[in-house]
Amino acid sequence: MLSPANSLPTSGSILNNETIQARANWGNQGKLWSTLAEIGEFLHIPVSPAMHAETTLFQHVHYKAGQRIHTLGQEFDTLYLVNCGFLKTVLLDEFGHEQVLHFPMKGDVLGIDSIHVGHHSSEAIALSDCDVILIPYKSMVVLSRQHEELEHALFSLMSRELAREQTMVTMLGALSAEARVSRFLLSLSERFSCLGYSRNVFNLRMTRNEIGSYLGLTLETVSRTLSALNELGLISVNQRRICINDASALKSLRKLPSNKAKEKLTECLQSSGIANWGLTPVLN
Amino acid sequence: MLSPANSLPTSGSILNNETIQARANWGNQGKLWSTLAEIGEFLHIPVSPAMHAETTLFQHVHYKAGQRIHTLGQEFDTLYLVNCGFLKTVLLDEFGHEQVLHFPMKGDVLGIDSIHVGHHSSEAIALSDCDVILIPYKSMVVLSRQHEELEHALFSLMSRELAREQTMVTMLGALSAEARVSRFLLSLSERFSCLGYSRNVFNLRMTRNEIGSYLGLTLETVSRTLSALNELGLISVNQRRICINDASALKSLRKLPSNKAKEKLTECLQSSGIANWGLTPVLN
DNA sequence: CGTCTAGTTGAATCGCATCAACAAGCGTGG
DNA sequence: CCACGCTTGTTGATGCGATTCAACTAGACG
Repeated sequence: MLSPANSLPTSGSILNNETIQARANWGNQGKLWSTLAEIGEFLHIPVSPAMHAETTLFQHVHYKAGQRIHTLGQEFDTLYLVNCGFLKTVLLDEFGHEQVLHFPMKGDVLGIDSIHVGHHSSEAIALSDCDVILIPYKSMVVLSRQHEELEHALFSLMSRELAREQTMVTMLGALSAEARVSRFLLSLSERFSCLGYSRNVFNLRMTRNEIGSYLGLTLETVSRTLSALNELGLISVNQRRICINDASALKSLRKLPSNKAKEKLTECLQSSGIANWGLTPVLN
Repeated sequence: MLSPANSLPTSGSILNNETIQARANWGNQGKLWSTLAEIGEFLHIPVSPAMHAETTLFQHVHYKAGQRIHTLGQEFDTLYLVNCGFLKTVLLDEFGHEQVLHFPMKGDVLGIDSIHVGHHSSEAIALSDCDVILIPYKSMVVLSRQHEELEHALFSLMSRELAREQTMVTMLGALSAEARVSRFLLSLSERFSCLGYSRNVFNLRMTRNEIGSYLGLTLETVSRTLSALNELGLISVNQRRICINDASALKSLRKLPSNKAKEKLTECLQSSGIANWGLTPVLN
């Protein structure tokens, strides 16, 4: 039943009333189909009685780490709602060089950026084993006209994505490497927290190279920056295991002190305990 | 009737059938109201007979250069469709420092990024005198449920904006100053061309500082880069007047040659005429 | 056990920011 | 009318921050 690789089932991803007995396959583990009401809950939108009454079913698909959910140039006809697992979306430039756009996880929707061109302009790749719900765009449009909350949720979702990209633009345009890495860790922390995981201790699911691509840095700079934050005591790093020790310091961090300033200040700070390196607000 | 400053008319921006005689005010100059069908044409969407029959009217508002269309924190309830003129949208960081997000012009829609939070997270400022059509979000939602093409056009519009931000992210994350400025000029050229202006000769409507903010560079770097492109003959710059001489060279430009490479190559190239500086594909 | 990938760290280089001086345009007001 | 302030743009000198290149370690895997 499950289509493990790129060969997605192009038809049959929606069931009508006649085939609703497929629900017999359900189980909390390895669930194969979801209702509209369940999708509404995943997206944190108020679910109306009308939506509960909706019998359309949406197929789940499993992907193993490394597999592609969609590829560059592939025809766009379905949105993908991440049920569990971790992924990356990448843009490929003219030489095939990957640029990471985002690290989607549970509750995120893939494919929105491809509606207007009819084919995928990016690729989505599973970083861990994933469970993804297929939502055919056409039926989404039909349902959104029937259920007002759903339509607003879609607009809201797209608006949120747009705002997220805007904050990325400002990060890349204006912040230092230290600030980018700090905000990246805080953003991950916040998202894990929303999903019920620990806010302070978590595992990175991506390589330094992928983080660097996402943040507009090289893998070496990411590695060095993590080491520096570690030495300052703001975080603890051990390979992919991260522990956030001082979130508010990470939030307000603009720039790490220059080596010159460090040397000047080292002796002064040796007695005063915790240094306030990196906490001085630096305009621009 | 016109509300020239920030004090937008909070009610009455839509007319119903009873006040339709306001259409008597029309004229190509200083037009005050537009129909849904006209808005559909502005957005380049197929206009159905049903949309032509729609009698709802949308108000135009004029802004003078320097005025704000919406400000940070202002309640979001209407989308703004640019009818004519040039603007910038900016994000303000915690210290009030401006970061330019976009330079909207005719056909662009403002406010999409604010749907999900209910208030504006950015500001829009007129760079020239502008004519803007107010589209109350609520009535847009209602109409989009009645007119299928309109709903798809909205999804498509938001999807396109998202894709545009993504290309900005990759520019800021991976490209050199020269490549950023080149692509910026090409993008302007393309947009002007779509609006019926010259593709090769145009006036910049923004300062070097605003360009720099948009591209994640300083104004000095922008100025220097324009001068360099000018010296190479790819463009001609005179203050804000730009002439694009070699669009394809601009497209393929990755990096300008380093000073070192320049010195090495200068003598070799003096006889061979046009240099191919900057045209060698440089990965990463 | 060797191979491959991921990660860390150092040294040298380069690209862009920063600081500064200066020119040009432009409206204001004596 | 020119003097004046103010904004915008250009160009040079210098320094910092991130990249680049390189060496090395640690796991993963067959």
